[in-house]
Amino acid sequence: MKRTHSATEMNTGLIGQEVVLNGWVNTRRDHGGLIFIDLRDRSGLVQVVFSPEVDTDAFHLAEQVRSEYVVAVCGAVRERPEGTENPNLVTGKVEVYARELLVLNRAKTPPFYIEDGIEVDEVLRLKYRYLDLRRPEMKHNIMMRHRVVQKMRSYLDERGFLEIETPILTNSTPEGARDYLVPSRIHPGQFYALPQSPQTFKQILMVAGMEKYFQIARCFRDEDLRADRQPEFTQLDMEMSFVDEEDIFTLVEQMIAEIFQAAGQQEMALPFPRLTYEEAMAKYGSDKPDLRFDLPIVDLTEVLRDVEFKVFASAIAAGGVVRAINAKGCASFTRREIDDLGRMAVDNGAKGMAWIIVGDDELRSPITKFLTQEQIDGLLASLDAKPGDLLLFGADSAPVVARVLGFLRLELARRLDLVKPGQLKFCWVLDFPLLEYDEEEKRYVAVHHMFTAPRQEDIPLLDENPGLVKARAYDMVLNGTEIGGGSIRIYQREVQEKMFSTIGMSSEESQERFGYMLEAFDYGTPPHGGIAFGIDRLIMIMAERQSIRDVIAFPKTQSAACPMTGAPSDVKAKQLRELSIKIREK
RNA sequence: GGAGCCGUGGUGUAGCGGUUAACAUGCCGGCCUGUCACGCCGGAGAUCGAGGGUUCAAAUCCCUUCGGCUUCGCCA
Repeated sequence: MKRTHSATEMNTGLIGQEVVLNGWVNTRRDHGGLIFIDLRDRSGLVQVVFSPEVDTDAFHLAEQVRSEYVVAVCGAVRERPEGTENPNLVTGKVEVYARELLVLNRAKTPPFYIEDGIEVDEVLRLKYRYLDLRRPEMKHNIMMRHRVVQKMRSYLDERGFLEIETPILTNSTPEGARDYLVPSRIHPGQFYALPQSPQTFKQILMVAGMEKYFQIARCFRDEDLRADRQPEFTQLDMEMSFVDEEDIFTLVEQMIAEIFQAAGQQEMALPFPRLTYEEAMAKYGSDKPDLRFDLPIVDLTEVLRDVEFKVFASAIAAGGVVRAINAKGCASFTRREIDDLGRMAVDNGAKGMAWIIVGDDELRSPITKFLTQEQIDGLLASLDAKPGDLLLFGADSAPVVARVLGFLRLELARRLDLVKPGQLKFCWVLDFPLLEYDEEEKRYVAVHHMFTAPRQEDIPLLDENPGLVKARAYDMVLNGTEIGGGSIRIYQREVQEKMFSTIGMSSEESQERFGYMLEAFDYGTPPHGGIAFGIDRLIMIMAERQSIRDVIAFPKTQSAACPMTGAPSDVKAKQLRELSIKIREK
């Protein structure tokens, strides 16, 4: 009873033909004298009919069959009788009249329904992930993921990229996320680290003359989990020699377009719009702006330069900014709703939130009495305020205002339901600062990473004012999620050493950690750069899911555990001894 | 490390000081030859995440704890 077809191959073209199907019993409908079984395989469903008029043995066996039994069915494909077609099934015009039934395996009743849209405790789904993955929507996600990865491989292969694997057992890196460590048995007391990314290896591959590299790379970061963060995740990692930013943008925009097309989405307009980091922060309050809706943040610092209102005046005097969002048509918000937004603003670091309701012929606001008519006219004009609008203000340092208004912008979009399903809004964010000052560590730290090249003209600034140096880094943002990021790299030893020292790394330490890399740079290193895409996040958006767990076959819970295997778990004392590891009492 | 929400038959929910712990679905049995969320009849199934406390009485109130999800910190 080897299968001859998959379920969804059943169509009117096969009418009259004998077929053998293998699969699972999705549902059984027993009418006493006639039994219907929806047979499911990876492709989908087809209805199988058991009638005593066709075969009594098969019919009686079908009475015994239950959900999720694995069966083989042999029978003829027939057109369904007039009026019994099912338009909800691709195979709804036909059915298979079973002549023979073989139960390949029985099955216990599953703990949840094998169907879409179930609302079950996710732990249960993860514990029985093999059942969860039988559900069409999960199967769809996994299959889409496969198609996307295959497309990435073929696209890059066609353009001369080499797929090269890099070590999983490697060195711990300073900076960045917490490492997952692996104890060395052979070197007691020493540890490997799992890679947070293949960064240094891919650069070394450029020194090695590979010119174009990619890898579907697993990355590991031991940090707290979120809906879009898992301790291990997958990146499409790429690196190229002799390229600049434009080469990379062109290459990956085209790739993204083809990937989305392969997944059945609409064609997209290329090239993607570009924003500088500063623009993104000022206008959208985020370095990963969601461009599916407008709601821009408008700067009013100049309009209100001489304002008397103390809250605004002191913010401006301290070198800060006053900015606002026009919540179009939100004048009808209740006082309670506005206070609610104000509370959220405070939660995000604001000292308060001023507002103006634009009425038909008057303004309602606790602050207008502190403003001159000229200032009011100015801000209304800047915000394009019309009767029915609600204006929300932030006044503080630029970063605080960006954070607060950026949050309010997203919250307003949620409340106003501005995001329509299926929209895809890409953009590049460019000109990130290379370094930022870390108050805790009392030193500069790399915004991207320490191998990112500064803009050539900014190199002198590394000494004078490191905070002003711009990086040759870029992020690709889709619908408010960072899906990829990369940079042109440092490829000269002196610049790299300068970078190390600027972030406070002693030459001893940089020699110890990255001596091999500095040495490699001495042996003819081409200029190079690259980018990496978060495949899980990308697929999550493509599949319109709220969590990357839904596009990973075997994800972890928020406490980084696997309910199916029970990982992580205790190990035998012998294993610990071999590793020279002793578990400390709490 | 912090905050919020959740935990009641297999599953999803209701009940929120005294109930034979309810409903739906699933499951089991019976009937049924055109269903596809098949239908009809009957039945089994939970001591309410765990531990402690308050009370004459706790699923219900309090404390602790475990687990899950969301989120801040964190994630170059």
